Amino acid sequence: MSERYDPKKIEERWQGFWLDKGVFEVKEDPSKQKYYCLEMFPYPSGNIHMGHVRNYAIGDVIARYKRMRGLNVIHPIGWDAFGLPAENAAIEHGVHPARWTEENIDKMKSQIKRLGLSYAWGREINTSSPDYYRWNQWLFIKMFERGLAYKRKSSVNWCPSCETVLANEQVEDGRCWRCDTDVIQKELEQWFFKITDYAEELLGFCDKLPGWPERVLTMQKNWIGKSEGVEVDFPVKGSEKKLRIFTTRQDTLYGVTFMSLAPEHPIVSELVRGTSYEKDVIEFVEKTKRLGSLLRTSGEIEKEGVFTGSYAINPLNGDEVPIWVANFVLMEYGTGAIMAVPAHDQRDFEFAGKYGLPAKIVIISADSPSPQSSPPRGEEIKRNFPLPSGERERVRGAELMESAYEGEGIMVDSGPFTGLRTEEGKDKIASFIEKEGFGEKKVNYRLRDWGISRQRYWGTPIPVVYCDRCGIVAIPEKDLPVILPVDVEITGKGGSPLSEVESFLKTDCPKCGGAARRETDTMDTFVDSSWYFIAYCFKNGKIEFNAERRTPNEETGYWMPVDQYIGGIEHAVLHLLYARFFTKVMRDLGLIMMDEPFSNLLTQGMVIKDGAKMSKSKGNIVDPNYLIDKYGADTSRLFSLFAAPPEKDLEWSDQGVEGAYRFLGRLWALISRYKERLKGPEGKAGFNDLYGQGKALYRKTNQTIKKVTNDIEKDFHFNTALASLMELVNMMNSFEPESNNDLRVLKKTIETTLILLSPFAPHISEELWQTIGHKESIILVAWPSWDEEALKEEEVLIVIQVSGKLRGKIYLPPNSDDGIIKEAALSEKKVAEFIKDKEIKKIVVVRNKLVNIVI
RNA sequence: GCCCAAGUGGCGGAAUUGGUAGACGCAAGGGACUUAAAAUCCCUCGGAGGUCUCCUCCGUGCCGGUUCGACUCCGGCCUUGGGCACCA
Repeated sequence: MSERYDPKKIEERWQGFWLDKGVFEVKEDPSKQKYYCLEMFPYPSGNIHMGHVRNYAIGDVIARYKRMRGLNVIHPIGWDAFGLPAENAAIEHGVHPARWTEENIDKMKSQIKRLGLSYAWGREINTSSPDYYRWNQWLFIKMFERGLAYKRKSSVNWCPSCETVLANEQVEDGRCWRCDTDVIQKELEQWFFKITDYAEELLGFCDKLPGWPERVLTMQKNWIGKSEGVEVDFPVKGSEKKLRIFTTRQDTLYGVTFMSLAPEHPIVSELVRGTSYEKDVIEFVEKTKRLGSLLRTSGEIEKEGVFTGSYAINPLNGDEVPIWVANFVLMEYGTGAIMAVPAHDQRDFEFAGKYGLPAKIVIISADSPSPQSSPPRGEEIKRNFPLPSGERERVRGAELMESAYEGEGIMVDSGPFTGLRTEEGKDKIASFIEKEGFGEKKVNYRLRDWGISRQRYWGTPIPVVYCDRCGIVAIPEKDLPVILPVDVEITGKGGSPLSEVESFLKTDCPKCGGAARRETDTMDTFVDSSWYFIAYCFKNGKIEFNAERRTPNEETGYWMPVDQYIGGIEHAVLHLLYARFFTKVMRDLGLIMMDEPFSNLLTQGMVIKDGAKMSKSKGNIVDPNYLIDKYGADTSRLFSLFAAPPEKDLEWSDQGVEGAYRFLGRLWALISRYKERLKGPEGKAGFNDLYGQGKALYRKTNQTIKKVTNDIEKDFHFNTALASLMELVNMMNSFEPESNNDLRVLKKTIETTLILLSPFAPHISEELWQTIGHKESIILVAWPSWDEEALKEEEVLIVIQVSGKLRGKIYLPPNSDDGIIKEAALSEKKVAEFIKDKEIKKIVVVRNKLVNIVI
């Protein structure tokens, strides 16, 4: 052992040791409780960044800790290897995506291995390998057979310069992220997964995931966006046609003063055909379409519309109301048509104001002066809205309103429903509509089906062919995988690269044997990451699903679900929602048993430097490789864990890293100093044989065990766990053993420190563990438990307050009687001075804590 | 606009159920060792004031409330960060 701590001399050696012994490889063992610890797998960009270090350090502490608690821990890693960057590298540097990816994986793997993480490398997966993506294809076919994968026309982001589809994330301020060209909307045939079939279950289970952060669940709930209401048919005047609308405010049906249609609504052209309105309406529709859905849904453009010349009839009261086309109505949501209630919907209010359309008040606030028994009408309503009139006076009938009243209240001017509270009115009107056949109750979701088609090369080929005779035909299971051809020219232009590959494109129809062509789109890479955690469960990475068997595989049955999942908050919705969806689909296919993939979720904060997220473009990157070179893996891990609790953002600090390094150096020096003397005394020192500083150190050791254990168990607050270990090391540093018993306690404390530290800084812990004479690896040592008896202090500090202000401190034996405490407090010198000549009103005693003398 | 977090020293952050605010670390200042520096070790370290080893007052974004006692609970604001955003 060298005098000075030099991580270079030890870390590689221990990494090799763990690898050779295969200590992190696991197999299922029904006699042992399992623990599945998983960090979100990386995209092989070529270099790890501090976010990875933090993520993996957190996961590794948990995995190593649980292993020492005797659990059968599976802690796998792999590569999210398909994706656009590989294709961009091909475009820019002419390197094949497969080669680029492979080289990056090699590079990143060696970087990750330098961190000394406890991965079961034997289970490593690579989503770009045919062994993996064949199961993407297999799952796709199973979903296709069940109608969960389907094809339809859909509007996509299209860059006219790059001639390719862009994902929403790749559109920045309406422009292509690569060439700055304005992105347009284009109708394309796309494959979709029917995630909406699972909307209700995905939403419902949000309340059954206690191990998930509340804000992630809230984000998912908002994303799913359930809303309950009714669909109502409004007959079109002078025609057989009916206009179906969706509303959640059926209680305002008596306040409808016009209708608004989405420009894309098919009835628009029917209504205006051959009328004098046709030209204006078509022009407006075209103009709106050109805006693109991104801009239209941004809320930034002004509400505009045009009258169609037609009228609809309100089925409840027979009112005839004009039908307009409005740019803010979306075809994708509800029915693409809405009833407009300017008095109670702000958007309608603004629209009505602009075009001079009337409003009708049908809800008044329950706080307004009118009693429920005789609801107000006409002029009286206006009196109850004594708002100053302003620029909105063109909204006839609501001249005194500044804005729509969207709140709850009492229904007025609503025929037989007048006088009801809104909640009750909603129910009654919904039932009435169903009874009269005007429409039906309806639940709508904001969640859309998941479009998975990508006009790109580096992804899983969608396993279908198009046959002129048979139509869309899925590839039979036995012919999987559909291999992604290697010989492809990638230009970044002209849509799907695969459509240029003749040998891939041309095939025979599996059904009729005739000529057919293959689908040339590939799958969204989110498909790959939607079930990879299940793939890890298979021995030697040999994935095997069997839908005929209908009984889940033994391995997945043992390991799933993931007990602890750790990753960035940026995946709060997409990846985590898709993974939940896939789990449910796979359950329904009989492949696995559980409803949810991740029992507990930890969303770690970002790594920040100089007030901003570390990123290449900001130039505030800290390279983990440099850090490991300079300080070693243990210091890098330690700082990531010590600087902040995992869920919070971590502010980078070069000096903070120095601090972590110094701590390990002090521990090293301490053990180096005592190494020889610790070999002397054998046997254990019992708590009762101890006194003075030896006893104090023994107590502190036990307190530290408790603190570290609880901090890990409760909420993974490693920063405070490490702080308490630092305190213990500080105490040892000022400890001066005077007896063999003292030395025995010191040895015990050193051992405990190393065991407690080993999940955080495994290399130095192994090394020092060996230095003090242990033969077996520290990994195999059981996590210590604390001696409850030893925790107790001989004296407890009792704080004395006079009227809530701290005035003195006394030490008393624990659990002293209130009377004794009072007496001691009152006679304390300083306290006595404060209360002298004053009348004591009350004395509050909190046992073992404090006395408050109120004067 | 709506929803959700979070505001504590010069900085990162501590503070079980309301009970000593500032653990631990960093930075800073002083000292030791050294020819010198680095490294290491020791001391001080929220602010103001005083009769300065000790004591007083103020202090956890702001204003109020509950309580013997509030960083912690309640009400109302302000600021920052994140998510959603014409979803009918």
